[in-house]
Amino acid sequence: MLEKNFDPKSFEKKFLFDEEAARRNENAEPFMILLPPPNVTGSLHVGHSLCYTLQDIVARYKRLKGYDVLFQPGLDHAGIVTQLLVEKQVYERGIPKGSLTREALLEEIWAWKEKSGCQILGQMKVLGISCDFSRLRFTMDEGSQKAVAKLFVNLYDDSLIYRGERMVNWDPLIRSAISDLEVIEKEIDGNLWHLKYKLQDSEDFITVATTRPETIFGDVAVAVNPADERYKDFIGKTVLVPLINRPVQIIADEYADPAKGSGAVKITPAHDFNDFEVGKRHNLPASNIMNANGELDGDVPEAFQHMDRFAARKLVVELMEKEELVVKTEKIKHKVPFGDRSGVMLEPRITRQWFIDAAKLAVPAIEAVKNGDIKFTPKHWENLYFEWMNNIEPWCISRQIWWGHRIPAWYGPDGQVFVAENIQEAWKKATTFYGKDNIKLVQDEDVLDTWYSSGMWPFVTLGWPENTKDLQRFYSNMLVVTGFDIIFFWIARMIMMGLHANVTLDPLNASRASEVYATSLKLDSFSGASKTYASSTFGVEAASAKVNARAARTPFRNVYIHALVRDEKGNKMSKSKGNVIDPLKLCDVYGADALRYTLASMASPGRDIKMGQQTVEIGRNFLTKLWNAVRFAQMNDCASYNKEFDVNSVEHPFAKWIVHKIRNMITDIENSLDNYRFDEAARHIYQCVWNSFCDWYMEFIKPILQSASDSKDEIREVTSWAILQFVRVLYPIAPFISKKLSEDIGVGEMAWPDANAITLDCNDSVQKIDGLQNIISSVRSIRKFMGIPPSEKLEVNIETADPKLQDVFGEYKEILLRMAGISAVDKLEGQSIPLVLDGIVIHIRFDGKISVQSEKERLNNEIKKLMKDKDNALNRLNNNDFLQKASEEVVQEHRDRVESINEKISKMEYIINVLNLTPPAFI
RNA sequence: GGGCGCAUAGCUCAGCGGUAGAGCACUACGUUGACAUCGUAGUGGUCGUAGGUUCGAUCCCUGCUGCGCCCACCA
Repeated sequence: MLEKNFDPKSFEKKFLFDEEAARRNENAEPFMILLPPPNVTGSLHVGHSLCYTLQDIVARYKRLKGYDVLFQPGLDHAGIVTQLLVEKQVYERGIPKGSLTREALLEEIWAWKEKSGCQILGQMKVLGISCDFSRLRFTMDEGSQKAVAKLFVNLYDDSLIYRGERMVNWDPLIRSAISDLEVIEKEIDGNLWHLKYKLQDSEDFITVATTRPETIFGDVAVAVNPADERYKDFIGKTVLVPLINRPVQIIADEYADPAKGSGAVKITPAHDFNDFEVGKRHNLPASNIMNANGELDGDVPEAFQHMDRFAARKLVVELMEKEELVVKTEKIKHKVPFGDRSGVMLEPRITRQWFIDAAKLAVPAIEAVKNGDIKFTPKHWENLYFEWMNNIEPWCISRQIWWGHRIPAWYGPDGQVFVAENIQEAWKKATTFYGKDNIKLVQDEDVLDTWYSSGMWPFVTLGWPENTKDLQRFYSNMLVVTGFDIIFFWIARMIMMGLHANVTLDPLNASRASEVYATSLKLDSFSGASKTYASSTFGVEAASAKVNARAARTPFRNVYIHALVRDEKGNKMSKSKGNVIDPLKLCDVYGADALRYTLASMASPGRDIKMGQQTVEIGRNFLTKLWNAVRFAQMNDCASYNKEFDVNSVEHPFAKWIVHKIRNMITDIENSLDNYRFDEAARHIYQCVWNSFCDWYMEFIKPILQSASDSKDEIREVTSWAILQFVRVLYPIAPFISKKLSEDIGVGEMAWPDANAITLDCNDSVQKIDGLQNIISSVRSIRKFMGIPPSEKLEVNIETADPKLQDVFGEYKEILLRMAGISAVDKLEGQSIPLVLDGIVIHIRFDGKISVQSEKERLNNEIKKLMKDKDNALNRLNNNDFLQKASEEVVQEHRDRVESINEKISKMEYIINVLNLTPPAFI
């Protein structure tokens, strides 16, 4: 027996570590959900809870549907974030900055990871996320390390990874290169300084505008537009860079925009992306004047050596002001690049880094989405994917930090690079190269971008590079659920790396594992993606052989992009704004199920989720309602599972009616969940439980349960059955309460209901009950209108010529009386008033409780409304085009509508006439 | 500058080529043995704007406005 109060805490703990995840079936269709591995530093925020809940709903649903579901959890080592965090803790312990060795820091991080790095896993369990935690992987575990090195070597061998000196975005705080995606453009207040650059051997000068005066020491030219009349005579002349008097040329370059600044721009190739390009065009040297910390360095005056860039900026301006070289200082707002993680202003910097030739890998990855091998939901996110992929830049994968996958490259004494999976392999290569052994090799100091190992997640978690059974079974049969901001970082990289990885297709499993890439391993049998991929990577001739060996497959088929969770005002949640909602607190107050239900119900596509504390009450209230309904059923012996019960055998119209509602609910929910419409699924169960089952069915059956009716047993059985169906369809969304209730009603294993097995013909009953509902609602409505208190029973006399409705009245008289608060009599005494319904008139005795006038008013209002509807329909029916072009059904529907309105109106008008003639009597 | 999304009741949002929907809020009534985290009945909308397609448009198409976002550029 359920407790009177619905208290999620009383049972959620009990099912916390439910074993569903382990429910695997090797004979069933494989289905995998790849959980986006949270950062090892992470703790559950409300965005996670949405993302994880949606996947968990799919996972549980698919399990019930009989799939062999692998819900793969993991943790991401999150290079920069984690290192920053642990470093900070170490410094707080009093260990001086910079005194830790690489090995010591790594030891600290590993220790921290083991001790407190995985708290999010426990929080996921509170939320009921049914990952197979026994398969937990870490992006830096041994398997990942091997796989990362292996793929690196593959990519290097295929010339898709290379090392080069390039200008990259440099983070002076982290002291590392970062990728373009980790750059955040922020609009800030700044100054545009107009500075005088004096011409050599002349008192004349040219005004150069810059926002970054501290970089003048790196100036190697001044550029003007060749078409700019103002500066025509300056081209080719030499100016002196202020403060250092370095002579540089005035060059003509299209890059200089006459409309911007002064029209003359200083060229500092080592410290600006555009200047770098200009420098290349004009063969100018790149003079680097800044170190990794963002301090001035190199060819700068003594006073500026090792001065911070911002201090240097100030000093340069001061000195130039003293020399009266500042023409004007313009206050401007401009966008400046900042580091996503560090929050500091970035510096363009020329460094030697490792890159992935993303443009090449993108070709098959674009094709895979274009040809539908991979589908995004909602589909419009594919545009964003294409937009980025079509303009993709080389991916800088090296980071100058310590926490991460060390780049598997070793250097010989002469700097010769050997890329190999491990030092032994590197030695072998070195021995061959130098023709002698005992070569001293030094490993590259850098580590890989965190997203490199994340990009390999789909196959690494399945055991790659080993050709495991899991890899054969689950690779490609995957769903990934994530936020739109992760499409570039993760989704795109997984597709690119997945298509390149050597995920061979075992012919035996081919037909099962891949619908798109056919059973044969011949090139001809492959669709666009792998073909394009093969030819773009290896050339058309070599493609066949390589593809035969590689049999590239997409890692997954479906990508669901979920919404952003905002606060109730629609603001992005952030710690600094203080509007962050803690999902664990919500679980504590309302229960995890309530949170899950609420998130699901709000997950409609194309709209962000605005959520406040109270929003979760929607879910909590619904679950309370269900709880109480089951409790009522229990009190009446209507909540125990009977395996023998055959729902197709029920006869009572109420039973058939609820069976019909539930059958529709099941198929509706299936359609919704199959299309990732979590909001619809949540709504369907809500409406069926609340509006059909609680509001009507339970009221219908109360008199039967309290009587000695013959139907009592059947009603009990079907009520138990109904509850069981609710518990089952609710399970994916709200597993805790489902488990609790199913335990209470004595169900063993959870399963998905089979709507097709319900073959009962319910139409007749549905029609009757609809009629009954209509009568009850109408009587309630008129009673309210008349202001008759519910405690007072109304005497009514019911007349109808419709045999169907006569049946209804005959069969459900007791229900009708009870629910509408009436008592039916053959003959009314005293004053009465007629109420016109569809095909039925109910005469109600009211004994002067309302005025005739107000009843006439009411009827006239009703008629007005009906006339409007009627005119609407008549207008169409009078239109020849409508009659000719609209479908037969629609036309007939309109005719029927007009007819039934006419009937109603004429009855009402008749009543009004009678009311006009006489004081109401027995009408 | 290029692109994407959104605009429906006071609020939050569904919906849809053929009579405009839910929850919350609001109004009135109600504690009848499941449930006040509740029940019953209501109030409330020319579906952002202007055109077009159509027999018919809130829905499809185009322009516009407003809001949000992404990418690029910015001396």
